[in-house]
Amino acid sequence: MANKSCIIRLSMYRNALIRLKTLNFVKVFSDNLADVARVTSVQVRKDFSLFGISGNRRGGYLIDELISQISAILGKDKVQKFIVIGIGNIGKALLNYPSFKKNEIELVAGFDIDMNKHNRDVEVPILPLEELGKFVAENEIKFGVISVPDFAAQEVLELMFRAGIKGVLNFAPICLKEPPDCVVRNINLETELENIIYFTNFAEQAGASR
Amino acid sequence: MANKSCIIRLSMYRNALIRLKTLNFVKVFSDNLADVARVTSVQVRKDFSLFGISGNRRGGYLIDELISQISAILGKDKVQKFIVIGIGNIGKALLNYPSFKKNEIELVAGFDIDMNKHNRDVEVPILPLEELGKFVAENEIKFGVISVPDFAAQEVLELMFRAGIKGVLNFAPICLKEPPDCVVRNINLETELENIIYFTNFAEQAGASR
DNA sequence: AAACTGTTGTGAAAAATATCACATAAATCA
DNA sequence: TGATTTATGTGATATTTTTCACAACAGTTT
Ligand SMILES: NC(=O)c1ccc[n+]([C@@H]2O[C@H](COP(=O)([O-])OP(=O)(O)OC[C@H]3O[C@@H](n4cnc5c(N)ncnc54)[C@H](O)[C@@H]3O)[C@@H](O)[C@H]2O)c1
Ligand SMILES: NC(=O)c1ccc[n+]([C@@H]2O[C@H](COP(=O)([O-])OP(=O)(O)OC[C@H]3O[C@@H](n4cnc5c(N)ncnc54)[C@H](O)[C@@H]3O)[C@@H](O)[C@H]2O)c1
Repeated sequence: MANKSCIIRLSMYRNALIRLKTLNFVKVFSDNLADVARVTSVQVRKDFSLFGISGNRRGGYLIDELISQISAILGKDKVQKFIVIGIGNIGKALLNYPSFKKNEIELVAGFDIDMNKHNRDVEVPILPLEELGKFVAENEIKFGVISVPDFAAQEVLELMFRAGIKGVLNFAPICLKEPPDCVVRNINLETELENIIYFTNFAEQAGASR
Repeated sequence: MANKSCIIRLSMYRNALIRLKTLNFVKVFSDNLADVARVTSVQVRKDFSLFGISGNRRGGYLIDELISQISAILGKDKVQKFIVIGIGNIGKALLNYPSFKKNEIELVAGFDIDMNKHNRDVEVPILPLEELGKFVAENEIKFGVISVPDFAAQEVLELMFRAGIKGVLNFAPICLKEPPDCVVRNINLETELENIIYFTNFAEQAGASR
């Protein structure tokens, strides 16, 4: 029904709305959201229409209502717990990032094979990989992040899956084979940089030949 | 002509090819690449056809040739220099990541407003923001990464643009307004996590009602 | 050397996504 | 109260992207 980019846009709208709310906005027009999310206003309305979200035929949308409707769709009406496997550069950056919590995303534990990284005496403990299954079961974790080196990623994914994890964000630069009924999204930063290189060069050429 | 996801796939194919090459593969079939990049083999061939890349009607593709052809398209036939603005968690993670260099991407300097972060006595120096313009001009930098807090991101982008940067990867969780002839790609990790939450819940519901 | 096999390459069809065009509703004004 | 203005909501249309179907081809077998 809804497509991936539509959901990404919903997230962005929600972000924008929260921002606008702190500026004491009470209602918004699809045009406002379009500006902030860098899309067209029709796109905004179409996205809403897809989820049965509606505003007032003239007065736009009430921010509070809109936020809670989008939040419900995105599962942000309750805190969603994540674990992070691989507490290196990326893993640490994620665990240190305070804003997730503000948006109902809670990183509840890290896991690593390197025992030097283990640490139970902090709010978000770093645990040995062996405890993954137990922890996931006891705390009913559904989501996780993979930030281990590429060669370990597939193996870690399978471990997570067996533990009961249903959704994974992967930073390792390989395309993981997703187990059945498990959602995996790959983020490949190198690929992103290459994309920029390509389109920058391309734009230059196009510009030059104009 | 070529679309964004096609270029992303080219990057993935290239990655896969390099991986296969280290396993002493000499040629590949579109099927092999499809497996590694998790797409269909038609997609692979179609992507190639779009760029006039062709193989042997029966024997697949010669890895070496293929790598160099894709590399040329992606601008990987020479080292591409990037700067990073904002040397916090994410900025540091990027600068510490050794694999960029292996793939012709070189992070040549970091910039920060916090003078405690400045450091010239290392391979990749961290410089004050004031030196951005000079550095970019002198070193002919075209690309950069934004890893500053959200409220500073737009301002930093404009600074980079005025300095002559043409392509930017942005980690701040806002949609930046791209200056003319400047390519900007936004990575929003929170949005990615929300995406996973949505599609995991969605898959569960679909599964349950089956 | 003809038949066969397995893979590429691509125009055509299908599916997914975004845009357009405009009817519809609410608020304001005359 | 009726005309006017200004958004929304959405079926129809256009565009983009993927998949299908199959011809072209190069080896291999008989
Ligand atoms: N750092 C970056 O900027 C960057 C950029 C692009 C891609 N990546 C990718 O992101 C991933 C993480 O990068 P990083 O820089 O944080 O790596 P890192 O080497 O700093 O950290 C990896 C961590 O994973 C742990 N680990 C290794 N094998 C494990 C296993 N089987 N189970 C659990 N933990 C294990 C290690 O002990 C280490 O703490 C890598 O796949 C990397 O290729 C990172
Ligand atoms: N760390 C994460 O896991 C994470 C997750 C999601 C999003 N992000 C986003 O990525 C960006 C970077 O995150 P982070 O965790 O590395 O932040 P951070 O706070 O650790 O680092 C930000 C750095 O930017 C510098 N800075 C601030 N204003 C600046 C300016 N005008 N010019 C130059 N430097 C400036 C600060 O001195 C600091 O060193 C943020 O926008 C954040 O919202 C980070």
